[in-house]
Amino acid sequence: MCGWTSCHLPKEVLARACAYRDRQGHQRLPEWRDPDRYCPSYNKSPRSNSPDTDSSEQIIAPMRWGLVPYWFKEADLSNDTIMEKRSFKVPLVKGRRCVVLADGFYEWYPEDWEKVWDNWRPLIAGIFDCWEPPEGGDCLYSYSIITVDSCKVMTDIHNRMPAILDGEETVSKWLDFGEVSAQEALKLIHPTENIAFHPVSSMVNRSWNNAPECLLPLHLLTRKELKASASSQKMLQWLATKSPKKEEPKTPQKAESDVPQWSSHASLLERWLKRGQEEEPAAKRPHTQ
DNA sequence: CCAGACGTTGTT
DNA sequence: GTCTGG
DNA sequence: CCAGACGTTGTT
DNA sequence: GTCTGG
Repeated sequence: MCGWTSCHLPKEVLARACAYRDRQGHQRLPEWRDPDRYCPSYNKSPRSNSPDTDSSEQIIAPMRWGLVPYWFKEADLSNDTIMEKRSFKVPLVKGRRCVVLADGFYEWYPEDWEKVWDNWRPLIAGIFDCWEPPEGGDCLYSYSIITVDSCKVMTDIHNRMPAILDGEETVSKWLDFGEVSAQEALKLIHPTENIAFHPVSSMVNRSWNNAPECLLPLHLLTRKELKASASSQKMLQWLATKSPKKEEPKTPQKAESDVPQWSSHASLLERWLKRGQEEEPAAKRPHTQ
């Protein structure tokens, strides 16, 4: 599966970005469960905690990436081979559908590729489960990202892509396990051409590199005129010494809004970056409506 | 019936 | 090569 | 997904 | 827990 994402927005901004309409059509903010465990990052790998939402009264909760089925016996969760399918079906039937919040996702590819985008969605369909450790203690929530065949524009990069939920209504239906059956919900899952991507630096290969530059298009990163913040400076320095071998595409961020402009995206990123430099080093919201 | 696996990946 | 950590 | 380690040591 | 293979 796609092994890497970014989800960097501050808690409050993220919550606002997840505003939704309830069944009565009222605008609502999701409830944060366990917000202190949310850990924003530009560079999230499997087994990290990401926020997901679930249920028809939407909530946001941190969950472990990599599904641990509720029947799992071992106390040791260290390996990555905790599988799915059978594990996958049961939670699905139980209506344990969630949405994985992400700015986008990273994908590796072997050769040079020059591509441009489309727009992008941060909301990925997921399945979650709840596992109680045999020795007792808190229930562990974990999830798996649903993937689908790649859309056309991505096929040269990878044959699979995350199931991106395209639009507010799709998201609501996916989460509404009360009204929408598993079968119906699965119909919402399909490849979308509605994404944007660009090459990023190999800085993102190292999961401890966590800076906004992870998301940046390579051509912006290498521009000298960018005065970087303290944390960014290190990253750029690192880049200078270890020049990237591979390039990686990435669907960049943006947090809310329905239909981002296809052409404004690069400039949006650029503006956001500059603004971020003048103020706080990381975690600046990219854009508001 | 029990035993054993349980994965949409991974690689160009 | 293979496993673990992130 | 990639990066990095790879260790019951050794010494009566 | 639940499905598949034997």
